[in-house]
Amino acid sequence: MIPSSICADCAVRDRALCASLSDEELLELNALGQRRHLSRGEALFWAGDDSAICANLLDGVLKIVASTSDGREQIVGLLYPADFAGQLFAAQVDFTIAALTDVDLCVFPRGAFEKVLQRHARMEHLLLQRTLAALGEARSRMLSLARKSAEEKVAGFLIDMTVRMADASSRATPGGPVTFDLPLSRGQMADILGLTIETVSRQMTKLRDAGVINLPGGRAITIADGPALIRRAEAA
Amino acid sequence: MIPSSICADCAVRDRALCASLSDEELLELNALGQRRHLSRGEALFWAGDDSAICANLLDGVLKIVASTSDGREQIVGLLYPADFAGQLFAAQVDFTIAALTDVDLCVFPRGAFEKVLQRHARMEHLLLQRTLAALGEARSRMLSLARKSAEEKVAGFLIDMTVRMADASSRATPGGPVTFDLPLSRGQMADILGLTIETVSRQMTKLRDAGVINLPGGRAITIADGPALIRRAEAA
DNA sequence: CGAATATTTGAAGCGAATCAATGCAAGTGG
DNA sequence: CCACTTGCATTGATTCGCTTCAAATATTCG
Repeated sequence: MIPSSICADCAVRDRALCASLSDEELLELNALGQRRHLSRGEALFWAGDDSAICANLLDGVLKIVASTSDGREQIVGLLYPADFAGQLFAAQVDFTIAALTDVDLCVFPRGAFEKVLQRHARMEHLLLQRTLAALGEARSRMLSLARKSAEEKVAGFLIDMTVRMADASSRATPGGPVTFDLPLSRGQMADILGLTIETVSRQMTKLRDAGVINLPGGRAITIADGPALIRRAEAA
Repeated sequence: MIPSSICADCAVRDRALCASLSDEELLELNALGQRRHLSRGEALFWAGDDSAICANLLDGVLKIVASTSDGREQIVGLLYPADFAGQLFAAQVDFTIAALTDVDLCVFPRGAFEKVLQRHARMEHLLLQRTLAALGEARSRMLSLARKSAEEKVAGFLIDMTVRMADASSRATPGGPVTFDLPLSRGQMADILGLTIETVSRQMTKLRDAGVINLPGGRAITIADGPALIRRAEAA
């Protein structure tokens, strides 16, 4: 076998939408997919572009960005490895998708991908479930954005990141202090939380001064008092 | 034929998810569905409840509500006739659904509905498309909630309502002054826009004083200067 | 009509944004 | 190796928009 088999060594073969397909069924997608790399900051496509492509995220983190005509921006979603990117069944895309880190993708022509979906109900079902999950998350974030204080937002975000990092490195020390590197800059955190860089920074400082977290330097953070962090994420 | 055929006279037969089914296929759902009425203010279910039922909305308006543990609330979605309500593939529901007006529903047991869905790919496909649309709308609202000023939010909301009312009554006078009754109280508008009642009221007054709208009394509103309203919905 | 509910209006306070430096680490080139 | 740039983060001072608290109308409905 010639290495036309890009799926064979795919890091997300059994977690992405492809997981719903057998090896034989996968051949079809294999022929369609194109590996592609984006450097930090590059966009996969811009809001308003024709909806020509979609993709599975293999590695890295993508942001989904909504913006006003005068340039204000809001990150409305993040995509992690095995997540699906793109807007199906639409002529144009409504949101910009760009790389927060260097990213590897498996890109498909949208039309062709939709046809594959049509023929594989199990894959469409999986996509439905993921879309429903994304909708629930979006709605939860609407509550945060609209009703929570800066402190609650930042604390909640740190908890989310802690959970995600714990999942990844599964260094399970429940309750105990955990240290990891935040994958996002203050500016990106602000874009997600609907705040400004300065406010995020001030809240981080406040949490440090309160002994809830430590900030050893760089992007590193230590959760010194998880329960206290949770309390602050839900404070009235 | 005995009137077991509740679908026969269904107002949303060809706009709801059911539109994807033939008359014969519909018999199955017909046997499953139960008509139900909710009075203004009543809940279909509460966040945290077991996800036991789902429903097609026949008439009226439902709100989807997210809330914090200390009682702050945010309306994260509205449902109109022919829309689908409920959380599939989940043990518990994450959001409260309640009636903004008196509503009529066609209620199904969730499990049974999912089985029907499984057997009818076209229906599942339609649900996927609707879910994708809802996700897009949720993300747009995230931008509004997080980044837009009170004036932009209120103006944008009034435009949305104008479009929706125009669709319904199709009294197409593009650009010309349009009058209709807002179906929502100031409080409900505030819950949707992430503002307080007072701020909504003040913005309405400001728009009236600027000659953009008229407020003849009660819930009535006249859009006196549509273009100006649009400008204010997008102002920097 | 009159009670209850919704809306408008006013005054004061607060939280986050904005404006403005300063600090800090990493890379670049002389 | 050090001066310099560049990008990111922190901190401070101030402003501004929205909320909060408090009445005073309107409106609806029994």
